[in-house]
Amino acid sequence: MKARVETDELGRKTAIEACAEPCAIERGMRVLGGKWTGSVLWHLKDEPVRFNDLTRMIGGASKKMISERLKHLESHGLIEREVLETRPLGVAYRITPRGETALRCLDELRQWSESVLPQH
Amino acid sequence: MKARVETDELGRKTAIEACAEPCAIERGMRVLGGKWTGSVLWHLKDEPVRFNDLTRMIGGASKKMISERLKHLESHGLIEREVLETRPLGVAYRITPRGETALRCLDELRQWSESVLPQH
DNA sequence: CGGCAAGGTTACCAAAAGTATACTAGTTGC
DNA sequence: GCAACTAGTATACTTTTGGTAACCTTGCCG
Repeated sequence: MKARVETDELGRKTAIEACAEPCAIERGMRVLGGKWTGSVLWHLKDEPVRFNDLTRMIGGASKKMISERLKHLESHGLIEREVLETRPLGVAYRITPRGETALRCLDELRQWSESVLPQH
Repeated sequence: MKARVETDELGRKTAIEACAEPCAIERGMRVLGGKWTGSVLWHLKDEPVRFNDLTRMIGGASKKMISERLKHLESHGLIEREVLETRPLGVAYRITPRGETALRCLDELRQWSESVLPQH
C-alpha cells in the first residue's frame, strides 16, 4: 500500500508497487462488506442467537440472506453453528474468538457513520 | 442495535427494535464498502494524487471504476477535486478532514484482515 | 387431523456492480 | 506527423447480488 508512480528519463510513467487485486482493505471488505454481513455478526456479539430470531431482529433481510451470510461468516471461522437439543430442535449461532476480533472494526465503522454520516 | 425477540403469553414471538434498513453499520458500508472505494481513499491519505496516477496505483481497477469511486467519495465530502493549472491541465484529488476521519476505520480493517485473514 | 413453529432450500427474477475496449479533445516533445 | 501525455466518457457486455415467494421436513399442540 505504498504505491507510487515514477517517471523515467524519457518521461514515461510506471507504477511502483501497484496495488493489484488483494489489498488488505479489499480483502477485509470481501469478508465483512456484503449487505447485512456486518449486521448479522454484530447481533451475535453478546450471546448466541437462533436462526429465526436473527431473521426477526434484522427486519429488512430475508431468510435466504441470513442463511447465506451465516454460511459465509461460518466459512471464515467468525461464527459457529450449534445444534440445540431442544424440542423442537433448534440451532443457535455464536460468535467465535476470531469473530470477536472483527467487532473492533465494525464498532469503529459504526461510530464513524454515526458521527460523520448525515443522520438521514 | 439492541434488537431482541420477546415471546408473549401465547407463545408468539415479536422482534423489539428490529434493525430495519439503515443500521449505522449498513450505512457505513454503503459509503466505504464498494469495490475499490476503500483503496481509493487510502491512496489519498498522504498527499493529493492525480487521476491517472491513481489508476496506475490501483492496478486491477479500470478508469471507469476509479472515476465512479472518486465521484462517490466526493459526493460524500470525503475527498475534493482540484484542477491544477499545469500544462497540460491536470486534476488532483485530495482527502478532506472529513475523509480523514474514515481512515481510522479503514486502518482497523486493514490491520484486522492482515492479522486475521489467511494470507491466501 | 389441521395448523404452526423450527430451520432452512429451491427456483426464479431484477437490478446493480464490475470489466473491457474504444474513443474524445487538447498538449507537448521528438 | 507520431506518440504519449492529460482526464475522463461511451458503449457493450458479463457477473454478482439481492430479493420474493413458495416449498420442505420434523415434531408438537389442540
